[in-house]
Amino acid sequence: MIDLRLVREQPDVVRASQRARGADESLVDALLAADAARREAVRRADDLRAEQKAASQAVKKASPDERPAVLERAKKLAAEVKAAEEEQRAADAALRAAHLAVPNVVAPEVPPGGEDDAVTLRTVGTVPAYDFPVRDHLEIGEALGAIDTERGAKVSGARFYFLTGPGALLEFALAQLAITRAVAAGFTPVVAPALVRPEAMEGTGFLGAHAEEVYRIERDDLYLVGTSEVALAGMHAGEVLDLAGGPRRYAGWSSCFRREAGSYGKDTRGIIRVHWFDKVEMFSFCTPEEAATEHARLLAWEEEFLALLELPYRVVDIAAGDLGTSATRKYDIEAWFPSQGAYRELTSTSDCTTFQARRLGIRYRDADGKPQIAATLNGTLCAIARTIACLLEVHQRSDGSVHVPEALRPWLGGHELLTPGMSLAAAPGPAAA
RNA sequence: GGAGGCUUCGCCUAGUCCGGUCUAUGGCGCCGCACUGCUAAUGCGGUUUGGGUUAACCCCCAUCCCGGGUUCAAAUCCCGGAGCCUCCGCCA
Repeated sequence: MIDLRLVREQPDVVRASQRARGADESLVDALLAADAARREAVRRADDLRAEQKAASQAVKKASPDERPAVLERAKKLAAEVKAAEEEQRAADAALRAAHLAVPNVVAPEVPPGGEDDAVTLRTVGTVPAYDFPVRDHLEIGEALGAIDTERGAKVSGARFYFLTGPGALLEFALAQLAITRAVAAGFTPVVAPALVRPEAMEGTGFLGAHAEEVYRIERDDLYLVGTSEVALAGMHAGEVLDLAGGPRRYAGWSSCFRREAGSYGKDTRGIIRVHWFDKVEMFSFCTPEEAATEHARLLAWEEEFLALLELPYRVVDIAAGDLGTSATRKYDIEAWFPSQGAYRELTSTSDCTTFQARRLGIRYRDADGKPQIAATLNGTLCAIARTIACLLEVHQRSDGSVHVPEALRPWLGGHELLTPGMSLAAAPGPAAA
């Protein structure tokens, strides 16, 4: 939810933001109208309640003679209050609906345009040249005994997979490296629930435009999260946080589930787009003043991680029309996939300013001790399945083996290469962890 | 899955049986002032969170886990739900 004061005081800013997103500008005026209507309804109900309270007191003090008349008046007022409260409830609901319909205000620096208008901020690393026909990650993974999508489909359906042998080890190696780096950077590591209640899903904005993407367990009224962001944001819902010492940072590990409705036919091969994967997600709570700086830090930590994996990538500044509902600004990191000859999204970091926190009631105390709405930010540290796919492709060799980045070796038995048919036992020598 | 207990304004707590100055008591913490030849003790005052109104102060409304209901009137009575705790059952 955006700040209603901003809508009242600078509606043009919000209208401009809607234009930039390619969203409906009239929603802003609808919101203003709903806001005014609600305030009117509140005033009426408040005034009536005050009158009724006095009348109710009078009942008690009335002499036996006066009592019937006074009681009659109190009853009449009670009925009026009930009607006024009904109207207020309707006005509240209308305002909420209008409020939820408006996405976060786009930061002024965000590039204009839609999906194809992201601006590349920088390209890092060299795209490797291969003097042999490159294989895609599935072909490599199958040869290594690392990925099995056929049996994944047998057991669970399309877009499911098994990670086996070196693939399973890679999963843990990436998770370990990500969590280790996050802890070194001061994050609190968290293992978060993957099933959440509707309020958490709603509060983080995933039941709006993305509702079709979400798995729901109807029988228990729970949702499977598409990212641990949901649980991490919900973790402090309704709390007043102490942010005097700077941002509060969590690195959450969880499985993530996505229905991938509407992506039929896209990335059907391999494990780039799947219904389930595990992910280490960074999440920050901070003051609104710190948010933009924090966003840059999250991006820096993402870049540092890709550097450790020795993956070439580029950083793109997502255009206004392609921003998520909650984001004021978003950077994606796209890594090179040789089999596709293209950069594909590997991580994403969004600055949600106060948009999520307002809905979830996450606050902090300012210098005057007054509660204020906090800002929230999120960023992928490592989406494991897709990262494995990228690693296998980029680091492939002509003989079907795969180079292991040094940073991952401590968790891969010290091996410098993954080779078809290899033993997974630790490599001999001092390199072994 | 079954039975019982609990949830009060930062923390602890009185109040709930038997509805009405509950405008919610007290302690701790915190803030201010006073006093004292030291930032200790003491005394006095303040201290929930939202919303409405306002230039601001004031004032008004709501808020005793949440949502309904009964009533002129609900922290208090009734129904539903959530969370926590204890016990039984089942279980990785």
